[in-house]
Amino acid sequence: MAKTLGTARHRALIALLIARREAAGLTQTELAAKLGEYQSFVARLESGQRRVDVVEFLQLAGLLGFDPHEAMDQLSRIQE
Amino acid sequence: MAKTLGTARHRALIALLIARREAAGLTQTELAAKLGEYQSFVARLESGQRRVDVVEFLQLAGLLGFDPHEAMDQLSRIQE
DNA sequence: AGAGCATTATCTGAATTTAAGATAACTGAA
DNA sequence: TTCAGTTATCTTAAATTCAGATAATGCTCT
Repeated sequence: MAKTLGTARHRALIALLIARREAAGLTQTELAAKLGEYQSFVARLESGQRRVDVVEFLQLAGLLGFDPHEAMDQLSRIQE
Repeated sequence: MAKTLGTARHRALIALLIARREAAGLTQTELAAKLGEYQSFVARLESGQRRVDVVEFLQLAGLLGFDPHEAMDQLSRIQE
């Protein structure tokens, strides 16, 4: 297991998060503020340098206003 | 963000993973083998000592035969 | 073109997490 | 109680992640 960074699903996850942040009209700095984190945190997340855990994903869905189970559905269709 | 370990959602996630592994009739050792990991890896996961990332969650869903988007739906209902 | 501003990416130690592998503890059946 | 199967914990090395700063990139306006 261990290395999920850079897999097709991970890349798709990132793309989804970026798209959702942009759709919400937020900058990395603004999202970071909502999360109580630095902008570099969001940058590392979105540049694939850091894994996204399940609980964080749910928080992000809440903040960005997307449906986590629908998003998961999309991701699950991607070939691992 | 950062600390998602031990949150209500994290505990629920773990409970779900354990239930699904048991429903699949697998021991930690057997699941570990499928994952290419040690039994202690699964133990740490299930005892809440390690975060579960989104991509791993999808892999686990595949191996344990559960629907990740349905599982996510359950988790998302839990108060954060 | 370029000045200025907003936005995103990268860098550097330090702190935190994670892993391997072994061993200990627990559980239940005979 | 003993034994086998299963799960939990320990140790230390390795890998991630972080804070905070700075650099790079991209707009927009003139």
